[in-house]
Amino acid sequence: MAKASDKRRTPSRAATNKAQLTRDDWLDAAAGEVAAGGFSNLRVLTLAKRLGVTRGSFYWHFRDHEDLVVSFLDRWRDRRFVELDYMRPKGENPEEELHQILQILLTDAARNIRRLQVELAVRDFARRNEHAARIVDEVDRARVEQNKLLFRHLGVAGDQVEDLARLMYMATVGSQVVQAGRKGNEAAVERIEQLVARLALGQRSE
Amino acid sequence: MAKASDKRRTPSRAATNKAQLTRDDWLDAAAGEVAAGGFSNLRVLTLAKRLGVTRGSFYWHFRDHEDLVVSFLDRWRDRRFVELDYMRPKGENPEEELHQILQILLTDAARNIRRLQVELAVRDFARRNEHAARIVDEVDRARVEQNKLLFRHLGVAGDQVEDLARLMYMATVGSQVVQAGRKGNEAAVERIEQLVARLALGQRSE
DNA sequence: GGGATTCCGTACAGTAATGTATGGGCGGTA
DNA sequence: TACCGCCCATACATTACTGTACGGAATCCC
Repeated sequence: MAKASDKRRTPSRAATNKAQLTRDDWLDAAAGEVAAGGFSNLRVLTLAKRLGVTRGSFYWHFRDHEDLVVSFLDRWRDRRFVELDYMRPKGENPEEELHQILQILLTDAARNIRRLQVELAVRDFARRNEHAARIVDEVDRARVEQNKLLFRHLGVAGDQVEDLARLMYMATVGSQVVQAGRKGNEAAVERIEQLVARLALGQRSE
Repeated sequence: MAKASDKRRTPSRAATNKAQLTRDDWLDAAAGEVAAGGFSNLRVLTLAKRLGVTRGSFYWHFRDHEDLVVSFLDRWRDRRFVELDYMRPKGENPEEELHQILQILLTDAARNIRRLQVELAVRDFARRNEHAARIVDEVDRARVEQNKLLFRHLGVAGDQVEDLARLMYMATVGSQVVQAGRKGNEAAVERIEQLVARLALGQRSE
């Protein structure tokens, strides 16, 4: 039991013995709110309650609400790029790499609900925010380029690479959008993946 | 010039000689707000200003804010269904019908920005609203069924119809999501359309 | 032409969210 | 140990939005 004189400590944070909050802590909490209700649901008071502090802490770590949003978007973009770099196709086993990419983009999205929800929220926010729009555009382009590289490794005819990569990316994004929140269509997603794989492997130049 | 004694008329609506507002007028105005900023941007005062009235009018036509949202979603679903019924494939010229569907879903979406923005907003809202989720699900299923019917008319092998229809629908949705707000990729969309057409026509059973 | 109904304006209360000013505890540091 | 900077609490002012109560003008209906 704590001593009675403990009331000299900051009372509201008595339960959480976590030392001090960092900027990333706030951004992590923001991810939860964004995933749940989009950027319009990103309120300072809610984050503060979740973190067990008051808004005074927020306005020390961030200049204002917009600062939080911009930082969140920038961090999201950076993470998507290191994620792309991590699974950059090396061309040693292209069929397996295609399977892995489709697995991550489709099947895995069903389990990584949080990540999917955040991406959809960022995408939606990009329709009315210039900064978000530029970031989403960068990520989209990079992903399509990655797909093109993969298809080149697979031996797809040169004039088909661009179209095929875009088609596959659009299909994966569309699948994420449509599937978001639904349940029980993992089997359908699996079949879509196999169809895309057959389509890609059937479009080789040789 | 109007007589000076005209000030006895309701002054705020002096400019607009439009008689009286109907429920659909409010829903039309709501579509603009939803397209611009999503459902979180759907505020009563903004609609009233746009329509040149006060909020008193709104609370006569609608019970509350939720009533507006539900009515908006229901009307959206109804319109999507009559739209589907209008361009239901008859099977007389399936190739042309495929072209038309892809044209409407892809190319035409670039011009019908308003309709596209509303659909994306409804889709985003469906992630946190049960009613919207059910409506979007109904529309998605109906559209995939329509695609299946078209592919059957095209002579696609029976076990490929489901997968192909879903792939095409996901690709169109994904294209709308990615393309929303961008400009200058009509050419890319056109090539995607041709690729889907080739893919579909190449998967016939015969 | 008088009452009832329709449609909208006005005024009020209440809530929620942001931003700012200010102070205070706590740890590092000379 | 006394000071200073980091981190957070508190209090206040402001704005935006919702919902409701009430009244009033216009029109319909007999």
